[in-house]
Amino acid sequence: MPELPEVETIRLGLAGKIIGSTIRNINVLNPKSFSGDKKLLVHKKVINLFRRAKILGVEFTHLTLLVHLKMSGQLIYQGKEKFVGGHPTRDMFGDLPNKSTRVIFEFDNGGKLYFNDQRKFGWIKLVENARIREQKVFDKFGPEPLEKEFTWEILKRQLVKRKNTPVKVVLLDQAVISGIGNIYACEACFLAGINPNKKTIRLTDKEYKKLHLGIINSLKNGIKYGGSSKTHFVNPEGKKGLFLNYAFVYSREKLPCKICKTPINKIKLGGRGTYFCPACQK
DNA sequence: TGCCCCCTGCAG
DNA sequence: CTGCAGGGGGCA
Repeated sequence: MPELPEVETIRLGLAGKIIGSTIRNINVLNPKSFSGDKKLLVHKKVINLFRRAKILGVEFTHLTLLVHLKMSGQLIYQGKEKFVGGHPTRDMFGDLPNKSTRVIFEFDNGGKLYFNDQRKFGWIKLVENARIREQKVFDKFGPEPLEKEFTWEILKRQLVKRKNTPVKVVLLDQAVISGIGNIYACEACFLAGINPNKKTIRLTDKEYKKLHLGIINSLKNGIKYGGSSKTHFVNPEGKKGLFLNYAFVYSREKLPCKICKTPINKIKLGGRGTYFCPACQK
C-alpha cells in the first residue's frame, strides 16, 4: 500500500470532506476488515484526522478509528451530490460500492466513505482514546522521518541497530523508522547514491547524511505528487497519484537511469523487489 | 533475522 | 499456469 506519502495524501484529502461530519451508519460488508463495536460511532462527529507511521487515525470524542490500508486499501469519499460538472459521480469513481468494498461509512449529510480493499489485508479498528496510550498502540514505531526532530544522527543510531542487514531492508522496518515502504526505500537509496544491499555498519557519516536527505526528499516528493499509484492507490477523490512518473528507480527495471542512462537493476532483498542503478549507487 | 502466511487479481 | 504486488504479524 500506501506508504507514508499515500496515507498523508489521504489524510489531507479527507480532512476537508469529513471533519465536522456525523456518522449515521456503518455498513460492514467484510467482518474481518472491521473490529470494535461500530454502534458506538453512530451520531459521533469526526473531530480530527492524524497519521502515525502508515496508520490513519480518525478521531471522535473518546474514540478513534485506526485504519491500515496494507497493500490494496483505498478510502474514497462520495459527497451527496449526484452530479459534478454535469457528469455522474460514478464516472470519477467507477461504480461504488464495488466488489472490493469492505466497509461503508455513511454520514448525516449524505456523504459516504468507502473502504475498498481487494486483498483484504487492511483493517479498521475502533479503539477508545484512553486505550491508545494504555495499550501502547504506537509504541513499536520508530521516529517519524518528516518531523524536524529527525536528524541524520538519529537515522544512523536507528539503522545501526541492524548493522549486518542491507540498508534498504532496514528502512522498511517500522520499528527503526516509521512510514517508509518499498517504493520510497528504493528511491531514498538512489537519492543517496547508496547500493541498497550495503550493510548499515559499512555506511559512512557522509552517506548517512545523504540518506537522511534522500529519505526526506523522496517522501516529500511523494506527497507533492499525490502518492504512487502502481496498481491500487487512489486519493479520496478516486484519482491516482503521479509520483511514479518522477521516480528514479522504482518499477523501472531495464529502463535507462534518468541520470546516467545505465539500465536499472532489479534484485530481491528481504523478499521484496528492489530497484537501483548499478552505476549511481555504490 | 528469515520464511510463511494472510488474500485477490493481473502480467508474463 | 507461476510469480508477483505500496505490508507486516507470527513463528522457528
